[in-house]
Amino acid sequence: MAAKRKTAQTIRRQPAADREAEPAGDNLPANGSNGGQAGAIRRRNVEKILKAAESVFAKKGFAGASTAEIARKAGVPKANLHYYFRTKQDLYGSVLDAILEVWLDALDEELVAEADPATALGNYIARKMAASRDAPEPSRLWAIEVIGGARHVQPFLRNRLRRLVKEKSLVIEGWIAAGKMKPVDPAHLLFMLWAATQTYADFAAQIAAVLDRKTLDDGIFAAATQTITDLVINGTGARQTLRPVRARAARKA
Amino acid sequence: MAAKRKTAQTIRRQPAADREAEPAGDNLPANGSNGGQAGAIRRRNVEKILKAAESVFAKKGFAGASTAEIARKAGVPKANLHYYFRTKQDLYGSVLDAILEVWLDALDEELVAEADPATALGNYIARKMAASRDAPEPSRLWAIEVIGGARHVQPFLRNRLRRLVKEKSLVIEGWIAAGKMKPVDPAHLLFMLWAATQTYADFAAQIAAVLDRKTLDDGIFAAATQTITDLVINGTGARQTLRPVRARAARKA
DNA sequence: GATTTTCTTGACCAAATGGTCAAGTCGGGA
DNA sequence: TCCCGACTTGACCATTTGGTCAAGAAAATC
Repeated sequence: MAAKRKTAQTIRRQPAADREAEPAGDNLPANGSNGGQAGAIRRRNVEKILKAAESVFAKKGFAGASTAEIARKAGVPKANLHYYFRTKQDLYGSVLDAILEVWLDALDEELVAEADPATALGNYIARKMAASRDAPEPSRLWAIEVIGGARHVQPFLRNRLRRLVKEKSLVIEGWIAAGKMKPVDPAHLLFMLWAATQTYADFAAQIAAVLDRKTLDDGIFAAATQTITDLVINGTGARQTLRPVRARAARKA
Repeated sequence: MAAKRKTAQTIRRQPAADREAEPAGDNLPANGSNGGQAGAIRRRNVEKILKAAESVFAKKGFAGASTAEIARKAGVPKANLHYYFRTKQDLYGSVLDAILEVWLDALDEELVAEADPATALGNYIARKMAASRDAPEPSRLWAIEVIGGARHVQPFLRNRLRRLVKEKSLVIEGWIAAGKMKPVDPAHLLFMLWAATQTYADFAAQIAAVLDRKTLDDGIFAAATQTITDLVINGTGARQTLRPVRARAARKA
């Protein structure tokens, strides 16, 4: 699932915190000059390594992850990993870059002024919940990075994300002004939506333990989506169009 | 203000994952036999170390934290740290134990059957938000631990927390049955409350960056609390008693 | 004041870490 | 066939890691 990942490569990356804004244009390969398109082998290996890195970083954080473990998980010798990504920082940065892009999409595409709030919010929640179910690891890595101080993604937060939140706040305020929903603070509404949906990725272990499951199955995700949607729709008074809300029972199971 | 931390000491702790249930009675000092009460020096130093450890673990996670950094932050030589806590695991376990107790209190005390839902939910949200403001670090450590798979707190989750959630679900179902609020899945409602409130501790860096602040000030916390409360009260239809909801404006600021 | 116990700490150690390197293998174009 | 650049990898290295130790300084106990 997830999304098409851009053909990430390596770059001579500064401490990353310093980089300005836009999450890096296309990167340069670690060796050779090959500025153009990468060979098939390269692409395949980079992919393998990024995937493994995402998983390990998501579990241990930057400091806790070891390149050896990532290499092992990717099925390549450690030296090979360092052939594609000069440093651990580079690798971490590349993994984050791949995530950041995806992060914005759902928000950007669903919360548009033309839609009515109930539909837009419902679809957005559904999409974020699907992401928590199908690709929890990026969410976890994101969380670990932000909890740790967001040093590496500060520019992204301060620029693209801030801009997008402003933009979407206007959309929501438009809905409010049009009487389509009750007044709410748009930014805090967004924070709540992110929190409520991403918790099913980030805190999956806790939720599963409390609900006495080994993993979070589809039923739980359905119930959760329903609960959140109901609460937000009712809470914001965002009834408007039809949108056939299937009255799924949503018992605790 | 946080909570009274129990006079934590050290213990010859197994991998911690294996320990059963209840988060350890009182622990044994690392050296000597002193099973009884600890000397003042010991208590003071243990306190200093635990505090430093909480902060470092909360930023880097277990694997990423180094005992040297913790010792430096606590202002003691590393060897002294290891005098009080034999291993890093011990230290981590002790820090977690101190947090777990506090975790349950708010939930347990606010969501009682006698209260009416609007008051209870409002107070609970307020309390959790205050915790996110005044003591964000425990929340962050908790998050990192759970994201990493919750290996060390699995017993706590499976026993005490699960039990408490069941108990509180009954309270909420009671309210629903009494027509005091709309039907919701109680467990998922709780997950949402935790997510929405703790996000202001865990994701403070992101929220601050998006809102163009250096830190989250009281105004932001007030607006956030208001937004969440409104949403939950309206969303669950938990109007009942008076509860003079001061109609604070809650603009984005 | 003597003795025993608790505490303090610099020096030390084996293991793990991020990263390098040089000597290769491979595959495709001339 | 030869060549050349892309890829592979075991061996290696300096640094950091968690943890120990022994010898001494302070407290507590008598």
